[in-house]
Amino acid sequence: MPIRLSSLFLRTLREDPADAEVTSHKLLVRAGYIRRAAPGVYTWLPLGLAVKSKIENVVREEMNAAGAQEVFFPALLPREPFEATNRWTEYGDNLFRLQDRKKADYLLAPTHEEMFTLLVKDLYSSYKDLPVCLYQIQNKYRDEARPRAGLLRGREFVMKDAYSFDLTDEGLAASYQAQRDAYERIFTRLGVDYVIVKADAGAMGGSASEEFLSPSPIGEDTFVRSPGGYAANVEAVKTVAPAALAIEGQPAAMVHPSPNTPTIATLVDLANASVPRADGRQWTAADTLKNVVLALTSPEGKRELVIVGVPGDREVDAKRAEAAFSPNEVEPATEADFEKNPGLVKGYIGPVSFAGGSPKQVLGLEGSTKIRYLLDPRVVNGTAWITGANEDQKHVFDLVKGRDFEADGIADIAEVRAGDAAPDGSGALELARGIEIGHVFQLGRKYAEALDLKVLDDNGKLQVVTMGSYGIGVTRLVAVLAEANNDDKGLIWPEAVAPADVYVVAAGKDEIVYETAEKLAAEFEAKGKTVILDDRQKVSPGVKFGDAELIGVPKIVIVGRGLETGEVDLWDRRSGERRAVKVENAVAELG
RNA sequence: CGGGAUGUGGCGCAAUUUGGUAGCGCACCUGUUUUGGGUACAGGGGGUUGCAGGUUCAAAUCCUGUCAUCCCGACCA
Repeated sequence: MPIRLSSLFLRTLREDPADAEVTSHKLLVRAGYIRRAAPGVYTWLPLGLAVKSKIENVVREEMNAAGAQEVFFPALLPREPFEATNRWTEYGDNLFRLQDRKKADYLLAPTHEEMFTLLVKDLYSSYKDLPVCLYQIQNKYRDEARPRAGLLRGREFVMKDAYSFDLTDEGLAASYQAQRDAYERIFTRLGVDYVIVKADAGAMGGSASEEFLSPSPIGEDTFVRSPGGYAANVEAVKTVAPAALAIEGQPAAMVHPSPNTPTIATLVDLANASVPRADGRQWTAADTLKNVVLALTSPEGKRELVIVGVPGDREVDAKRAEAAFSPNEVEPATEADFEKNPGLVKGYIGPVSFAGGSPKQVLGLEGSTKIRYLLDPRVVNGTAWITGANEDQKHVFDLVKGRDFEADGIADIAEVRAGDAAPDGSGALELARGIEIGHVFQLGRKYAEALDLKVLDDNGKLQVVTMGSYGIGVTRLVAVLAEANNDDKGLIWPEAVAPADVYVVAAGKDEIVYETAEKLAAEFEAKGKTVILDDRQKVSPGVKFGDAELIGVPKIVIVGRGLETGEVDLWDRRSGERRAVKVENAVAELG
């Protein structure tokens, strides 16, 4: 039976909802696909459910084809498994927690690694059972600090999460590749534009991780890509270090007074005005070395300062810093931190002090402050810098790395900029925004160890299983597809996810119009097509056309005045093109 | 958590500055009309103005508190 608009539970809206900002959110609400139930929580109406189901089925088919088996866990979970992996605590405020009548702790699952691991442990105990890959399509719950953009970032959302279990690292790599391949097929079938970027493994541990991002200006993730095909999350970009320079022949380090230089720009101006370079060119911000004091807080709550020297023309990127110092929390040092470390002269911090005649290393575990000192990868041996002299209103010029100062290591946390070189030599990077729609991850043995998932190998010895986890944001894909496929009239779904294959509009008041539309709908269905039929009798054609465009089924058939010559119009929603065909040919013509 | 904005029938908004007992459009109901681009006309139902206090003869409007939502940032396998 076709979906009849005369009885479909649907009310389209002429105006944008006031609480919606992004296009996909506005259109999905206006066209009657979803309704807001609570912040970041949405009700699915019949049309929305149809689209969501289509996506789920594509995902399901490709998962099954890749050899994964579907299961279904509860969303309501007990506390214990999450206690074993410490995530009851680690997840913090993002976890929805609740208690039963006996005051026992429960949670609404934000993800299911623990449960899958325990399930395999529950049933399997031999290497002969492996590899195995399980998945589910299920609601997830995360109490986001700020849900936004409708379905794009909800507090309840549907995710396909899959988990692979292997005995060996090679097995894991194969399982990972199989899932990655399946993802490419899924997104291609759905008609989603995507790029695969290297991701930082972060707190999840493990060795390999890639994200599937759908490029979009409203995306929350920044990534970089090069003409040669390199793509990575900003967090994962490795800076290309230049070759070391010769130390011999460099000018000697000299301390100069530098009053009234609160910013890098004022410092550069002063340098050009008072200290000409030996090679004749002008000083630039890239010649300065900015020493940024950061405070790291470990998961146990221990606070430690670290100083990172970065070229003065770049800021520290907070996300890269978080990734580099994970699992520590990173924040700029506070006034209190400076008070506790009088050796740091704010605004004039540098690796070396010249006070008292002979130069003396200040920063670093070997320096007088004993504060760990790390350098940007660009600060290689032989490079010369203007940097703080550890005295008020004094900077030192031509301080050469490898000659005048050393550091404890490298910290690659400076911002990545458009034009920077790709790590693999594939050209200059450009920055772009994307929406994360999938993530594949070699977890390794972290969860298996925490939850004691072991199997006997062929020598009868217990081995810890190695795991991968693979996620696709199903409901987020609905929003991504809506965001990428619309015009000022409404949605334009790709065929694979449209709520129906064909949308038949009965435009007219004569009985023959409705009879013919019904007949056509039946013929489409006999061919295996799903049909939405606008059979509303007292609604004017303009309203029907408007709703057809808003709802966005790509193939529309108009049954109306053309009947006088035995014709109906085939209307391509995407191109806007209409073409008259004989009624009896309509089904065949639409393919 | 920091910054900003907003809470008035189902939806979008006005009335708040200058207190006088709530209005418009859409949607909904009835009738007539219209049927290839959101027809026209007439009639109608629906709101303790987020909540709680306070000021006042009188509060959507002024004061205090509180809650909620949205946006930006922080945060976020």
